[in-house]
Amino acid sequence: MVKMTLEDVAREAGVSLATVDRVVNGRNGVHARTIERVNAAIKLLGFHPDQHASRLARGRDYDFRIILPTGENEFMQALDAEFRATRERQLQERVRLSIQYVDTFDGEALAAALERLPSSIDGVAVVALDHPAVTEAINALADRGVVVLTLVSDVPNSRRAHFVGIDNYAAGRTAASLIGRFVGPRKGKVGMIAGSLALRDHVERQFGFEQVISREYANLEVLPVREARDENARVETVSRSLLRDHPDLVAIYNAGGGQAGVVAALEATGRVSDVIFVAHELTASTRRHLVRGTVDALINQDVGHMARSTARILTALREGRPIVPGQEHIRIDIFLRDNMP
Amino acid sequence: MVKMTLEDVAREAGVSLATVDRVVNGRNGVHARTIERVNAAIKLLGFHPDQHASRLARGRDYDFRIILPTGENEFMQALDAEFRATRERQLQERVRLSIQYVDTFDGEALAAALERLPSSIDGVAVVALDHPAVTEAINALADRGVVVLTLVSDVPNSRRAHFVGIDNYAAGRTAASLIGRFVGPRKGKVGMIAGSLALRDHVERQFGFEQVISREYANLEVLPVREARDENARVETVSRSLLRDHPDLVAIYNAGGGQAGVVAALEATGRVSDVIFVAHELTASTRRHLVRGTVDALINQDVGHMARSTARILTALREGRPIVPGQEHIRIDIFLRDNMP
DNA sequence: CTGAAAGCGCTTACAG
DNA sequence: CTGAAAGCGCTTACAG
Repeated sequence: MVKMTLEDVAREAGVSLATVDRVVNGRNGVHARTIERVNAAIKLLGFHPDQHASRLARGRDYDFRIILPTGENEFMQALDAEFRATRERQLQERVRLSIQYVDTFDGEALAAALERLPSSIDGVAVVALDHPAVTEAINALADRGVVVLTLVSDVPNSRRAHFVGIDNYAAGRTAASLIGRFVGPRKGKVGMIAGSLALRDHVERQFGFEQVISREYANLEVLPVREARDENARVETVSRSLLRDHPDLVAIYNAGGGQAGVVAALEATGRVSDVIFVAHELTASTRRHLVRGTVDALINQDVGHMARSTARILTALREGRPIVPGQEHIRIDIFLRDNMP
Repeated sequence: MVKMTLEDVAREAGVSLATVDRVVNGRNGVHARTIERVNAAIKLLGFHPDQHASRLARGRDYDFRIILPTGENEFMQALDAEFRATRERQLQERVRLSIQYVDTFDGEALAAALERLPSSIDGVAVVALDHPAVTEAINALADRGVVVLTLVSDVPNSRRAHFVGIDNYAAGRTAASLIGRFVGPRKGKVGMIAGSLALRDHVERQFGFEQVISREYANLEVLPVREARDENARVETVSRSLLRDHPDLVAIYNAGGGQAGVVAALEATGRVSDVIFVAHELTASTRRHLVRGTVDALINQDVGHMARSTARILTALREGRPIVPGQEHIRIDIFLRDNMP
């Protein structure tokens, strides 16, 4: 299999290099008949464009913006760190990532940030609140030809090109199955804590969780979900009240952050060993609690994978190339003490 | 941050392009003083070489060989399919993968295949038996400057550059924890089936599995491991005898292939619901059994990830670039019915 | 709607 | 041990 170049295609089709380039990259201003002739030659010769030559010739780097929430959420900080690492590596690939921090919980502020993006931008990935102003801003960008990706929490009704994150509904179901299985035949109550029900991801987790418990584990009863804003102190307060009010509490699922709060409450009340605790996100601290057994299982979305995937998808879509679905699918990782990375 | 080129470095260091290239790529025949001057300029300017230009200029494609086992093992066929898909994509990246099939269980044959590799080859990834002749062949290649990767099953005492696969010891421990948790307080026997104890991966799984069960689940007793060559029929025979001989069998762990054999035995004896079954590898058929509940949990290594990772690692090491550990780590996936991809 | 030419930032012989 | 020049396979203005 000899490698074919644009040159070969041009010769075969009887046109110039520039024209073949136009056809290959779908630029307009080419006669339909010419397009056909070129495509025939491409097919005949089995031509595949050379990525490296193309990126080199283009000269300009791609300019992508990543919008992350302000605040001290441990998960978001881990994601931020991975984006920084990816940014350094992508510099050698002619891709420029710039990271911007916005109060994601404020729909108007987020929409304004999106609207203020320089017109030279090639694409943007955003941790988005599902809010009408945000949807509008995303659609406006998409209409301008900017590639828009949603990160972690989706805005499915917008014209974003892709969502980088897990199926949170399935994550909630997974948590439920783990708890159902680990609790075994015991009867009792299950407490669920979320960060905020304003973000779509936690709502979806709640929905999946309650569905599986109620449908498959008749011995368990899910208590009304409590919001705790991903803050350790609030999570601890909520956990303590759950433990106090329900002597028959057999499990806790914290779908948000602030896992240390649950741990503190479990330890203070001496109920570590009889209450199953399923948490989200592998961090230095959840890892430790998993090893000790305070956390029984962890559900994780790999922040490194998400950052790398975001960069790849932005670039591929910008270049009009297809993405590799299997490579970009963010898994719902289940970690027990034994299979942590 | 302006983008710096070799040209800029050459000017700053007062040498030619060719000399900077020599330093950047560690080619020899450069005076120590010159090397220092060039490195100083690189540091001063914050120069990063342009991957695309370099791959383009090199002209020649990389030529990598993938050696997979002959036979009809479903997992290996899935891996093969992923390598074929990766091969097509890599063509556009100036990387050529060729796939070769060898009887991996025959150490001498495998070693001979490795020795017969054309000298023009840039790297090889091999599903390797841990056998003295194989180790020798791997070391000979490594000494010749060929990048050698082991795939799926490692040969840790060889000079292979990297192992692409999971920590099988941890995978065995994970299976044990899942079974211990899912069985709950019931007392009983646990059957373990392996493909072959000649391959290192299954031995490691066995070791990890037995360790965790014996150390942490006093209510469970692991029966002597049975080999069944990853064949459905053999696996079914073994499973039937386990079920017949042990009315108190509470779980089965099949560390190898042939999962359909376990399913058939469980269904025939009507013990699907009281025997926990943990299996390996997500395939069309294990997926179905997981949904139905015959398989309680699946441990998986992502074949798509392995194929892509292999290509990336071969290329990076061949170019003397560092790999990104987080990206290349093959996870021990745990799949319940709820979090399958 | 189409083409000729310059150039992207490296590597590769070749010469000295 | 070092350098000058050609070339990798595209894209980008510019011209017509």
